[in-house]
Amino acid sequence: MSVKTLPTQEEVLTQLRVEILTGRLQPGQQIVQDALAEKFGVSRVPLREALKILEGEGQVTHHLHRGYFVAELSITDLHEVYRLRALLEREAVTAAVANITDRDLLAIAELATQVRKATATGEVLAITAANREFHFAIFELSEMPRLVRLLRQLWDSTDVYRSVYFAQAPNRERILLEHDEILNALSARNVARTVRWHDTHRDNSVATVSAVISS
Amino acid sequence: MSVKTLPTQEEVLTQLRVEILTGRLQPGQQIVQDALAEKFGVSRVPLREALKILEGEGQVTHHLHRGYFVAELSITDLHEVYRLRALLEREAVTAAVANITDRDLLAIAELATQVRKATATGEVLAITAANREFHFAIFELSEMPRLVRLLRQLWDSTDVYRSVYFAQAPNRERILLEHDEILNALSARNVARTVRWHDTHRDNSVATVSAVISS
DNA sequence: ATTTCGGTGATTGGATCCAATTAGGGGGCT
DNA sequence: AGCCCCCTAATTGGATCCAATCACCGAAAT
Repeated sequence: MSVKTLPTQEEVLTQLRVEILTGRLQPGQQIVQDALAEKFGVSRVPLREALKILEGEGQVTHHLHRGYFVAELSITDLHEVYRLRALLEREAVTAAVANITDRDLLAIAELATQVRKATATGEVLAITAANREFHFAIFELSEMPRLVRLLRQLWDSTDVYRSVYFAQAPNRERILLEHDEILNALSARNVARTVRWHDTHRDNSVATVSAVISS
Repeated sequence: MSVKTLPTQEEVLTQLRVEILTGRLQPGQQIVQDALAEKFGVSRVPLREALKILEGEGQVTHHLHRGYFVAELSITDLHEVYRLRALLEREAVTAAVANITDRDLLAIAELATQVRKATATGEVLAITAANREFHFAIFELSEMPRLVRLLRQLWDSTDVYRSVYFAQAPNRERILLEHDEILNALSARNVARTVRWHDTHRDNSVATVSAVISS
């Protein structure tokens, strides 16, 4: 019976992401390694390695002999991220439509219903997770792993702020409709329409988020 | 007299990059941490953190309990990287032209002559470094730091193979001419022409490199 | 009163040490 | 003879420990 080999390393990383995502570690705040390590029940070594990863993703910044700080996202940063996402996601989606099979369509439809279920519960964290899986299932179809990797980084860097988007009920409703539209466009193998709905999907998101950041 | 505090951490990272770039660590090869750490005269801790960074950049891969391996780049990987570069560099260059000042033009012209000088010496490592500075000076003008970061990652991941490009004398000649053309297009604030020369610059590069990889 | 200097405590960066997992090889069984 | 299993060695992953740096605070001097 496999007791399940647990990669403690990854564990810390995901926990760290949650801390940042939920705002328990707030933007600009210093990350005290000792405290966090104790909180997680691990030593500082795996924590530091996880932080190095997040630094590479731009989620945290590092100052020599001063430590790690949760990155702050300015409004211009946010717009840059979404501009880059627009660029890269168009490419990914275009390639995805070219590759998509009927089986893929079923799988993505299933993920869409997962988002719907999560929305019903109202748990923001579950919604963001499901939403992410839905979109990246599409991106993965591009069969461009590096492109997907870059997109993951961009998504990660704005996760904190995007969660506020899901916190608002009307947005949650609209998302479901937009997902359906995306699914329709995919089924029709219509590149232009798929891209267009992705664009509006993003635009709606960035609008609310930038409003929140400004305040 | 400031003895200058040396960030040992970065030191290891750049050394590692050189090892990979020069092929002393060959693609696919395992990285034995103890050996390298001793070779660098440091402990394994900073080495592991540097490796985590490189992993994030896709320069090395990591297998649990088996360690780090220098990443291998397939021909399809290479084409993906260049496709993404094309996408992102067009964006960067376009923004750069909008922002560029006369002072910037002078600085970039200076960097171009640095490339010329390095080419004269024939030292491949110096050429790649100078070439990189030239191009990223342009990219930086976009004033989109995240975009520049992504481009750095993409450049890093193919550095190993690009150096073979510089090893061939005729390529070195052509590069200088192309740099001049880019400089001209920038001076004229001509977006289309600047983008086009960047494209041909890249296409020439990818052609030779992919030929090398195939063999 | 304000500014500057020095000391002390806290926190990071790096080294050493220990446990856990994997790969490789030799021996035994079928 | 071939295959499988177990045992050992090597290497990684994580914990603990030590040194170096920075921030904070108070005191003294202008």
